Amino acid sequence: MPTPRLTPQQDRAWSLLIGVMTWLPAELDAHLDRAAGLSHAEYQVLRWLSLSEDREVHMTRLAATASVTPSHLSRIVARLEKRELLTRSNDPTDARRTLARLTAAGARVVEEVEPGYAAEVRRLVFEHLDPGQAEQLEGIAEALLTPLRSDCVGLLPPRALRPSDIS
Amino acid sequence: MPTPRLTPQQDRAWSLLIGVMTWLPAELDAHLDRAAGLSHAEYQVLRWLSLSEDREVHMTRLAATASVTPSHLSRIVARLEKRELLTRSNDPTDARRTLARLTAAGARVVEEVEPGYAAEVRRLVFEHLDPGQAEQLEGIAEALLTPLRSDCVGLLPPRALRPSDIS
DNA sequence: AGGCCATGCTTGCCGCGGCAAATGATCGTA
DNA sequence: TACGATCATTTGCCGCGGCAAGCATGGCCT
Repeated sequence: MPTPRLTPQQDRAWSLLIGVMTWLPAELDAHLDRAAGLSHAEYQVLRWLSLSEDREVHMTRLAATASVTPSHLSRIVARLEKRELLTRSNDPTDARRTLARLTAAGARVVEEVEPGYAAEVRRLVFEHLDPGQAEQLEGIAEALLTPLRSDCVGLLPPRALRPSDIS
Repeated sequence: MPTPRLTPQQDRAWSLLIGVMTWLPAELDAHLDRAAGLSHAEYQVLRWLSLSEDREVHMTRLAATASVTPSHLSRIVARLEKRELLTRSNDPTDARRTLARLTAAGARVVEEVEPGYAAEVRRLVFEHLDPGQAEQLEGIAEALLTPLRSDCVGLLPPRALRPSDIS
């Protein structure tokens, strides 16, 4: 058991981070609900589906990329299937798996929602950070998420080469 | 309408941040539930109460510091009152307000839980960051939270002077 | 083949927490 | 003082999502 308490600096950073983790998702949830009647988690599912080969992924992988638990994903997919934004089918190569596939209507919804969503992320996050901080944020988030969920970090697009990597 | 989409770097940073915002609170919730049968929000309420003058604060201010909505706080305080970890009374200076005050039992719970909680925050967050990143995190979190919730940033202990501020 | 554990997904149960309406108190103004 | 606007808090309603149990199916070993 090394240090017993947080340093004042850590304490302050942590308190601020709690605020961000509480209010930032709430804000995006509200935006997406207004824009398309979707929760943030539902939108993440649609978005990752739309980025996948053939717009089709099996549940486990989709859960990892969209940051939801398997049981949560199951309910999300059930809701979205009812709205005909995606369909479920069996994976022919492994009958245990379920494949989720985006429908044309689902793809349309993603296209319609995406610009406003990106604008919202910019307005709430990147407008307030200079380019250096944006890069720091990437490094910090990766450092925190990797030990927390080693499975999902590897599924993201790899870190791009940037000028600062060369020096 | 400036830039239409996120840059690849922003996109990756944002995806990682979503993961952190999803899984980090979940992990602490689970720890606190195991340790004391408390949710993370409930613990924040107790903790900020314990740091307040006379262990007594009115609801609005408590909601701001503990990062919960007023209605959420109302239910949290009702639960904690039932467990006799705090009491509610009327503010004599303004009858609209409710004062929450930590009981001796509540103070004991905070004392018991705090070291393990701090250890958990260190294990999940600060162990994975070098001192520079911890400081960057403070700056980034403050930059994001201030426009989001201008009211609560000011209630935190002020930013400490550090060597890097002098140079 | 048959037994056994691991894997993938779903579901019952239930508590948490958001929104908006309701209640009660205070303040500003005439 | 009387009245309307605002503030502080609570509550009804209801959907979301966690956990753990359930139910296939696949993989492995003998």
